[in-house]
Amino acid sequence: MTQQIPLITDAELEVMRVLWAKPNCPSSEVVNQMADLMGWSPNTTRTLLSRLVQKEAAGTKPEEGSKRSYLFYPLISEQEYLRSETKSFMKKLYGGSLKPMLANFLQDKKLNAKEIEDLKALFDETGSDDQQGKREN
Amino acid sequence: MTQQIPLITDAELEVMRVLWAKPNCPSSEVVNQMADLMGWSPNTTRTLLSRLVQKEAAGTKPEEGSKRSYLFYPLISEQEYLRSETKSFMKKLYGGSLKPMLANFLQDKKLNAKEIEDLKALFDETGSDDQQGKREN
DNA sequence: ATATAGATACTACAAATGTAGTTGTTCATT
DNA sequence: AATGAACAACTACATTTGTAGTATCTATAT
Repeated sequence: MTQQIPLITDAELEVMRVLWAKPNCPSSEVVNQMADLMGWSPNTTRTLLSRLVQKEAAGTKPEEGSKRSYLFYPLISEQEYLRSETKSFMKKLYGGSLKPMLANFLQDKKLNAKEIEDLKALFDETGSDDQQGKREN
Repeated sequence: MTQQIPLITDAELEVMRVLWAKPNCPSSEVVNQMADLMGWSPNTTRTLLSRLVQKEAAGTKPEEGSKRSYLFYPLISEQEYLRSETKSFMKKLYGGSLKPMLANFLQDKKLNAKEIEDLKALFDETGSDDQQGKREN
């Protein structure tokens, strides 16, 4: 049951980053962060917060013994979000396969020997499905 | 002077794919393709074609000795588009570096030994920038 | 010459998005 | 108790996007 990840817009994503960095964040603090980071007005940030709650990407709970303020927390993890976005991006542009994407990326950005080794190692670490054949979704 | 790649929406992209597959395509043919592939009405396809022309992602020229029909062709190549999109995607979600993206992708999708070798080879083929130490932004 | 099929050119319109403004509520102070 | 600062709730509005509809033009078949 790969839970449905709600679609998060660019502006909303900026807000989610704050919630990921600090789950259970008072809205006032999100407001400040966004003012600093993005130059947004308080209302802009609050609108985005409530849109995130509407689409169930974030949740709220009243702050300890206070009727006037809420804490916001992410309902989807950054991991989940990244996986979902990456998957749909790969599918949309590369039919879901890594190779053409990598080829394209590498054309653009040359890597040095160390970086290459580093990345190659990743493939092994992450474990192939080959002989061991364990996980399958 | 990395030429500005215009932003292409999802629907527009489907049209671009047709133009990439057949540059200098009469609109009637694009209309047919999109009807087949996407179930779009002729007007939908034509609207998207003219939006692509407006944003200079495609160009038109009158068909040989005809005042009533045009040929459409891409003004940006699929390669350019993919590079630009991939770059901005990588930047938006992974700060522009490949490793975290790969790590994420590999978590999701196990590869077998052959695929892994294949991909590793890519890194070498594409040619490293080895001694030159050209670290970018 | 005229009607028509097929093209092109404009117009439309709801939903999503970025970006707030306005109104109502509550806690903290005078 | 009255006031004002914070916060929440609701409203607003231009732009972009998906998805057409309507009006106009033109080459072709009568």
